[in-house]
Amino acid sequence: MSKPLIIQSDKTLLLEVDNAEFEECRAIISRFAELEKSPEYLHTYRISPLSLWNAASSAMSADLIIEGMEKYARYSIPKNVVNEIREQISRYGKVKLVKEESGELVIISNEKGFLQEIANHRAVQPFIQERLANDKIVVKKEYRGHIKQALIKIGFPVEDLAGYDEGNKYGFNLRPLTRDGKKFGMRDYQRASIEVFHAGGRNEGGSGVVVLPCGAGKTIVGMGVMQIIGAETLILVTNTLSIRQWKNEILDKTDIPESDIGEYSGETKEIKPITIATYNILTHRKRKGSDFTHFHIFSANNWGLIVYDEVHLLPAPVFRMTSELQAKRRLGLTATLVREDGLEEDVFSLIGPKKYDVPWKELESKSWIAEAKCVEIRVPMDEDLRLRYSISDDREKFRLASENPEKMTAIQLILDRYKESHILVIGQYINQLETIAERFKIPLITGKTPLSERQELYSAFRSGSIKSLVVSKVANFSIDLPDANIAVQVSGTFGSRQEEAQRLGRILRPKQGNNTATFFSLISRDTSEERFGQNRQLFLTEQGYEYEIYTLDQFQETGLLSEADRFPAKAISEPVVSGV
DNA sequence: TAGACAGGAA
DNA sequence: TGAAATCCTGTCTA
Repeated sequence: MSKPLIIQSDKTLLLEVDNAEFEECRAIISRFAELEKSPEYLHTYRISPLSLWNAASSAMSADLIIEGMEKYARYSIPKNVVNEIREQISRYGKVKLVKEESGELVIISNEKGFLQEIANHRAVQPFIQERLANDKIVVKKEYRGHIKQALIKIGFPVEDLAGYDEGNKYGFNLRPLTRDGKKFGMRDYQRASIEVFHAGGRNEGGSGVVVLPCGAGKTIVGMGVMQIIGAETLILVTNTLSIRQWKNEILDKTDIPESDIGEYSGETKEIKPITIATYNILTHRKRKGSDFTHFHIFSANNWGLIVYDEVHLLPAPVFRMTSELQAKRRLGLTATLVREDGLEEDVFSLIGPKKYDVPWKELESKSWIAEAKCVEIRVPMDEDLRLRYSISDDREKFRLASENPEKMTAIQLILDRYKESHILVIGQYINQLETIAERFKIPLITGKTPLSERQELYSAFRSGSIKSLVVSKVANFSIDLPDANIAVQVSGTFGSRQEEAQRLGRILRPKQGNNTATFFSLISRDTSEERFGQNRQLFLTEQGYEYEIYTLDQFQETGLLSEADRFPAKAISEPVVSGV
């Protein structure tokens, strides 16, 4: 068998899927390269300066990377790629931002040439106070964030060792038992990520991003870091349900009294030693263009730590605020570093570099999260629809493809074959979902469904008296959405991988007994939807899932269907972790 | 003073 | 590229 990896001089890596060494090879290269395309046979990864710096900061050396590539490479590695890897990895840590005893903020480096280049670069000059002799550049203190952003843009990933404010002390302990008496212990990877984040002590351990899949217990990592730092903490989350969830988790697993946890949202505005706020409220202004109404939350307490939950969803204004907060310790939590709009550089420079990640498959093998299989079904369009499709503009095309009535056939097939399972049908268009709900007599939940009715349906689904539910985008955010072992996505948005992550996360919570979940996505054949399907596939493949593609006919015949017995509805039980 | 709802934002 | 959902604020009602 030949080797699975082809390394090209344009810094792309081609990885052969049908190769015995595929899995091991992917486990290594996914740590320093970004997955770019993932069709059936050949996956494309790209090495970028940023992907290399992230690798460097999560303790990968150039030797390790090159050894890893050599082990799986079919042909010899192009010289320029080796050079690029050595060059970029060595750059990380070569330029440092430190605080002098006098309190001045300076850029230092052993490489005189680097300093020369930096000092002469126009992008950096506005932030420079003065150039002292040859070996340091004094930076204006208030621009600590800006200078880091500017430096990364010109290719110098500066290591920030200027230290942090300690903040007001706030100590607490993690409980050995949760409130309902279950034993609570931290898992290896959770403990490891906390240690890595904190490593280095006063000046070093204090900012960075921990990458963990949904359901792997990111809140627990957050609490662990809070405990080890022992200071008043501001936690920023995406929505109000997350606020409640963080609060519950903290009450459940620490001895922090409820009176010390504040919620800062539209409803309640409390500032306590531990305060949880939404991104939304931070970005709120009275009028367009006026000041941010709630910016004072950052100075309301002397915070010693700021936790950014779902850091890949940070709105741009929060980045701007964060650039002013470089003296605060910062922990970013996310399931994926990918951002569609190229702000990943800002995550690196303003929140911090990637400190720790665990491949999903590794968690899966230890049953921390459910084993999941992804199946894409290509549904044909009838002639009439095909004709309408061909004469529509791009916008309408996508909509027509999404709402292809033939998808009903596939849904019918899945419902019939997996009738013993808990099935969620997820879609983007309310009309389409209404049709499905009516046709198959399945209850429907949308944004308009009153909370009480939602909860009733959820609990009926959980208890098993309802086997299937149709849900709209609420599924992306609603935290009390019950587990299912089958999810069927009938239509999706324009290829956002984040959304994919959320949706899959819904069914990925570990279940006792049968620890398997299947995620179907229905795509109209030979349409623009396929392209978006590929994009969504990218994220899943990046995390190591198998992605199988069938036409509707093939699917009808495949052995997949005989597995119906593998999904007994009763086997669903409480998730082992209640992470986000 | 709580809750319901409309309207705007991103 | 578009549609749907959320969050926040302000106003009205009881």
